[in-house]
Amino acid sequence: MAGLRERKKQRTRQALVQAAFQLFGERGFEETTLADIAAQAEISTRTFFSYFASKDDLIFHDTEERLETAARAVVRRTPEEPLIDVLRRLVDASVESALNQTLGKKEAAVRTRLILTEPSLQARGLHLLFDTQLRLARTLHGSFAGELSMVEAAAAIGALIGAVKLAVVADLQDDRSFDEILDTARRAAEIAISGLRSLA
Amino acid sequence: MAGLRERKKQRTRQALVQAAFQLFGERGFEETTLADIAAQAEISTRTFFSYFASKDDLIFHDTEERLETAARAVVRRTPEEPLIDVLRRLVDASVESALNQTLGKKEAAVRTRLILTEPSLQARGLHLLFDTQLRLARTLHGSFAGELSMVEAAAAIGALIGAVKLAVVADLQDDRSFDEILDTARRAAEIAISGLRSLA
DNA sequence: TTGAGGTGTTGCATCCATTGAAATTTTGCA
DNA sequence: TGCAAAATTTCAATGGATGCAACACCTCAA
Repeated sequence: MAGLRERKKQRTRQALVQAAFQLFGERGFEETTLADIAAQAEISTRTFFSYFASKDDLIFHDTEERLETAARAVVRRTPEEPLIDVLRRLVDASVESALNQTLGKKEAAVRTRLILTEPSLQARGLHLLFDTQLRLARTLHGSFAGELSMVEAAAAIGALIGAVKLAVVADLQDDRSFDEILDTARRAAEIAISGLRSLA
Repeated sequence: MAGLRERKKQRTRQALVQAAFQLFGERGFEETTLADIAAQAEISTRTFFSYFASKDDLIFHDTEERLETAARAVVRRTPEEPLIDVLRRLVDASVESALNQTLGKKEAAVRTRLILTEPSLQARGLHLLFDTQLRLARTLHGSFAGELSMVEAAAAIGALIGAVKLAVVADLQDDRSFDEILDTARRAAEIAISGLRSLA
């Protein structure tokens, strides 16, 4: 039962995100103030904070959820499934989640540019990803109880995601197309995974 | 010729760092204001910003330099030196640089705790490290011209550092001793490196 | 030794994100 | 319709950061 109350809140939330991405796109992140965004979405500045905890969160509001979705790929290890297969599922799920954008094409492009451009946003993004990795490593360690030490689990996840992340960002900075980037991600993953065979 | 002026600046800078770590240690990062720190170091709040660009920089003032030092290990590839050896030198240089603290024991401990504890600091740290990685990958790609594609270079560096970083942080969270952590770093590095043999 | 020119410091005003509290409005429902 | 809960707004305050102009102090040449 989505009451009128809930629906209105959803609309306001949407309006905020939309206003934000429009203004960020036009003027840049730092140059856009919360007051601007709130005004455009027709709420008071104070109320903004009952929708998002911070200005950054406008950019990352769905990120935690997306990461979590991808991470679930690791949780369900079928019995005896080899490490490499689990890791490959993780990569597939991540690519999948990258394709499944909540945002429109234009907004997604703005976001990517901003994250690459604004140091504070880049830092925040890295932090979110890192937390996920840590959880993943612990999960993996648990799923392979006895077979994989914590160091090994951490090394495996760190190597895999580290390789993909770095390769993708390097590609983004070189202004590659989306398809090229997906390809890069998969290739980097294969390099890291094939390297991890020794753990299998 | 270090004039009186320069020496005084150095002393003030030192005083700021010391005051900051003392107060951060006692009250925590968020709970300490720049005004507190400036007062303790006997300068005005405004002047603080001609010594450090931000509050964070008190924590990270020497980090960029330390990372750069470690990174130099990669620059000088002896002719024909295999990738794996270069990577191992990188790990050694990093461990070395970790041992070579500018700060005292107590301050280093406070810093570690803060970075692990304060999300904003953790994010900043990850960001600094990430930038270094990106530079490293490009350097590596250059040193192995023709032999190593950018994706491969990125994957190699990402895998290596990703593995070590994640393993170390997991260890830190589990409150391991310094020696145990060094060991973990080396083990994680070996896992990643041995995995990368296929690139050799 | 001295004073001119430069460099470092400071106070002040201002911006902006963020938060608390109290007052007010809106909405859901009896 | 009218009340209680929830959402919104207004207002005030904090803290980091920055620009600016006045001021204090070194340094060095004459």
